[in-house]
Amino acid sequence: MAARPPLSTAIADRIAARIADGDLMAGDRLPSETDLAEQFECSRATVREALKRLAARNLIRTARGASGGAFVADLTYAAALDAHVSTSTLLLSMNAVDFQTAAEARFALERACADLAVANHQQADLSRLMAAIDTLDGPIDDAAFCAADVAFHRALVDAGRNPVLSYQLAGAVEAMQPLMNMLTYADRDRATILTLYRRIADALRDRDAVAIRAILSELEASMLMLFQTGQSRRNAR
Amino acid sequence: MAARPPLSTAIADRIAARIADGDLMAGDRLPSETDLAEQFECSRATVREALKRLAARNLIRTARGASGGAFVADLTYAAALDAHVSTSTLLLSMNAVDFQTAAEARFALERACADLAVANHQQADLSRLMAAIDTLDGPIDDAAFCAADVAFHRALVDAGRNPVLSYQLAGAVEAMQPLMNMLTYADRDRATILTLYRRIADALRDRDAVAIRAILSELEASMLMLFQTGQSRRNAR
DNA sequence: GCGACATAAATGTCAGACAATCAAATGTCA
DNA sequence: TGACATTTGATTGTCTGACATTTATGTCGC
Repeated sequence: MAARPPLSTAIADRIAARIADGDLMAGDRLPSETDLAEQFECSRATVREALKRLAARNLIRTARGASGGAFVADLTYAAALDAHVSTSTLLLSMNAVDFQTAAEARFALERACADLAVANHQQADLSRLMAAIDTLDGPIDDAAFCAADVAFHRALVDAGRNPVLSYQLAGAVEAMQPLMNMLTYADRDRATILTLYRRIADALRDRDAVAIRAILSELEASMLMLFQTGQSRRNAR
Repeated sequence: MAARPPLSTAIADRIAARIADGDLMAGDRLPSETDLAEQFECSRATVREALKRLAARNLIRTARGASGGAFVADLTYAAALDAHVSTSTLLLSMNAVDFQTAAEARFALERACADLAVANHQQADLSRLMAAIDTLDGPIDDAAFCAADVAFHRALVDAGRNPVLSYQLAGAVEAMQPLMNMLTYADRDRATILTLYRRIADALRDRDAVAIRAILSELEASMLMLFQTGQSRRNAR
């Protein structure tokens, strides 16, 4: 026999279903814990455990005090992105995804938004790209280089001006940062990458999607080589 | 002054940090609730609320009985995908993403994996595609049609043979199913879609990535028109 | 009118108890 | 000895009742 699942998870699922169905809308207030306990015929402690599960999933937020209580959360892109990134990061680290697979996925996704970026980008997007390039060109350590690198790629993704695409892609790109952080960049490598980035910015300005895709593929090859030489050096040590 | 955040969230965060840092590895067992309560100098109820939060995030799983307890979860692609899909679905519904934006993102992502699918697909992938097409060709209702539709797209994505890409894309595709479910398919529409799907399968077999991308763009245009005619019919009613 | 204070409602935390579950140790019998 | 039943200990799940903390709101005195 399957072990009976805990009551608290069942309650959490029932409330979550009501939220997903639109039965409870964002901003709505749930009944108080005492009322819910009565409604579900269980103790307040059990209801609380259910509510904590929902809070952890960003489905509700709670406030203390009079006119406090549990409210259906107004899920923002930022909050969802946080959750997506943390889950993805953990997934990649736990399943020991190798660098090549991650890079392959990442650049495939980025090439996907080249068309949209070319079609929809605005001046602000180009400015963000250039700002990231300027940062990368300065005297910064590897961690800062990676962070600016992520900023560059996010700017490129956001240039597509499609929030759904940005959300999905930004999650993927940021989740892979720990893997990218394993790289160390020699001065010559940085110069190579920067050249490619400048060419991407130029191609975007010229609205040349084919070129962007090609440069991204070049970039992927460079990163892969960078990783492999770094690894062989580590092994030889 | 900023209100002091609840103690239980602080404890949850501390444990989560230890997991993320690799301090606690997958499969490791956490101390018992009683021990943790002693360690964090709080009551067992507070520890429990913290653990429930972690469980909701798929970071730990708990088991009752002797040699039970809380274990660091071995996060699987399936579990992460579940979380990704449910968050994304909620995000799209709450933020009232319009059909066009969602479709644009979805097809851009799918076009991204055309190259990989062409390069890496195996016979099993083609079989799955054909099986989905056969299902779609049968006498099924709109909901089943949508489900089979998702199966087709997942098969296409999985043909890239890159688990990271599949995870990201499958999450995006499935999250958009509720939006796609708003469509109703007349017989003629189904025939149009099926024709395009068959062409995609053929192009994959012929390893023609350019063709796949083109057909996907055709498909996007068809879906968009389908949606718009449906909407104008609804408005005229 | 306005600030200080009491009130009420809600979540957050605590303590202790009991129930349910499960694995391993232990006992029993052929 | 070996297979099967039983006990036992550890652990999570749930309940109960209480108190602490936070916050909006009303009330009193001025």
